[in-house]
Amino acid sequence: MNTTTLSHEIADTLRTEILRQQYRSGERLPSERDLAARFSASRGAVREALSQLDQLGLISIQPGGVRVKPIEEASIAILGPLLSLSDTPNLLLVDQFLQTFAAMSALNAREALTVANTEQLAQMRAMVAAVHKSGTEVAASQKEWVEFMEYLAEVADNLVVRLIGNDLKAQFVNRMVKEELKITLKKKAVADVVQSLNEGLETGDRDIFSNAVLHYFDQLRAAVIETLNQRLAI
Amino acid sequence: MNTTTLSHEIADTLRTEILRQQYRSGERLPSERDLAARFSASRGAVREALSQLDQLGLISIQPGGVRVKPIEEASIAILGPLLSLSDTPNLLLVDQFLQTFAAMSALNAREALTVANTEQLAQMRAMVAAVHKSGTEVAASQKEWVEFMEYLAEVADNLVVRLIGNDLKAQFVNRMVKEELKITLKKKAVADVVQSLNEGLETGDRDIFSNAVLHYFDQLRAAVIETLNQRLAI
DNA sequence: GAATGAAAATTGGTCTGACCAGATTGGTCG
DNA sequence: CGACCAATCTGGTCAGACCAATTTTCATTC
Repeated sequence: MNTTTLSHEIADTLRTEILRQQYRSGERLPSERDLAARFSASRGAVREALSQLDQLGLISIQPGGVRVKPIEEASIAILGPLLSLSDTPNLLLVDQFLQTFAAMSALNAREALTVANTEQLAQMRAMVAAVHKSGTEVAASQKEWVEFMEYLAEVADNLVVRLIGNDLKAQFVNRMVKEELKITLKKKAVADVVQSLNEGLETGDRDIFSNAVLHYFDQLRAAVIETLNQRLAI
Repeated sequence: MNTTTLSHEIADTLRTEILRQQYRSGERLPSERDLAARFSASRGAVREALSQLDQLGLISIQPGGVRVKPIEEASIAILGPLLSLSDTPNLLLVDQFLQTFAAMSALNAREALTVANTEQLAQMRAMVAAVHKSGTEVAASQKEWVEFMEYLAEVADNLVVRLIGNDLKAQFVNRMVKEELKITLKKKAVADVVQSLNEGLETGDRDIFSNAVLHYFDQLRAAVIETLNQRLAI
């Protein structure tokens, strides 16, 4: 997908303006003819751009004019651009992303433990061991944690969660990579998480297993927020 | 939004064909000129339709042809149409929808209990009482449960979860309303859930509170699946 | 001044035909 | 068989035209 087409540029610009609340919900955008003049483009290119925004749930196109819809009706595909509106990421939104990843991962953990066969359980144990060995530096242990979470997703095999996770992750990582954060988790906390994961695996207790995943994300969230806060204090 | 525009009809048709795997991932769709001939439409209308599908993550448009992308890269906006592919809803997908609603609601419950003020806690107690009084027939108690879950969402105020929930709910309800299901939950199970909700509210224990929400959805899922299975057995 | 209805203007919906840039395919040659 | 080139095909975009639906303006009445 070549994102430099004119229609995409127009759509991106209008999306940013809408997310910046330059237009209120219910208000009309400039007409297609005016937008075409503004962007020195054909009406066709503008219409394609508006089709994209319509699919994002940001606008409602009807004869008489294009109207902006309430943000609550938008697709999750606007969350990455929302996070990218400012030079520094919105702390609350970052936290909400991570909370949602946590909930999705906990659901995968719960379901994976429910359906896993003997071989898959053994694989999970091996991955928890690898995660344990990888330490508390997020950058260094990222690979192992990501692999573990992705294996849970694969075993759980929930398409709804997969689509949500893929979409949110792509948007979040795309934005947060620019921050080059150095995150360190507390050694004891990670050890507790790993212990709970192992306990869940041994006892087959889905609550323990999924709560361990939640606690891992609690630690990650706290560390990310703290690091970003230190950035702001500078 | 007038969904009867030609470009939407074309997009809907192509989306269905893609979801039915008439085209494999990586394969090219017919050319815009061929599609225009097939749909007796202008190339402009076809291009608008393809812009919509591109935004859905279903296709990748580039010079040389439009290619189908792997389903895992698609937006959650394809889940409703996926559920609507057959006369009877796919049981697994229905279960996955409900699992995801459960996870989102549990997250809202957890977070709401964390941030709620005195007045909001009192409102939650009143709503749990209303839910208790409304009985075990899902159709009759739906209003109270929905209001309760929406209040949790409002208190938690997680935009990411809100957008996911709104999108999935619209698609799911739009499809399932056609089934006109009669769902009844077990009286004891509902009473247990309500008791746990109250316990969570009194003790401030977020695990108990959110697990109660999960258990409610467990019951709902089991009942929905059972009812749909009885449909299939006929 | 407010309400109503009709006419005019504006807006989206779609078409046709043209041209350009990039990708694909098929043929030829070593 | 592999490399190269030309022809063809495909998407990207444009301008101008016309029709259907909505909004705005204006005139009339109370």
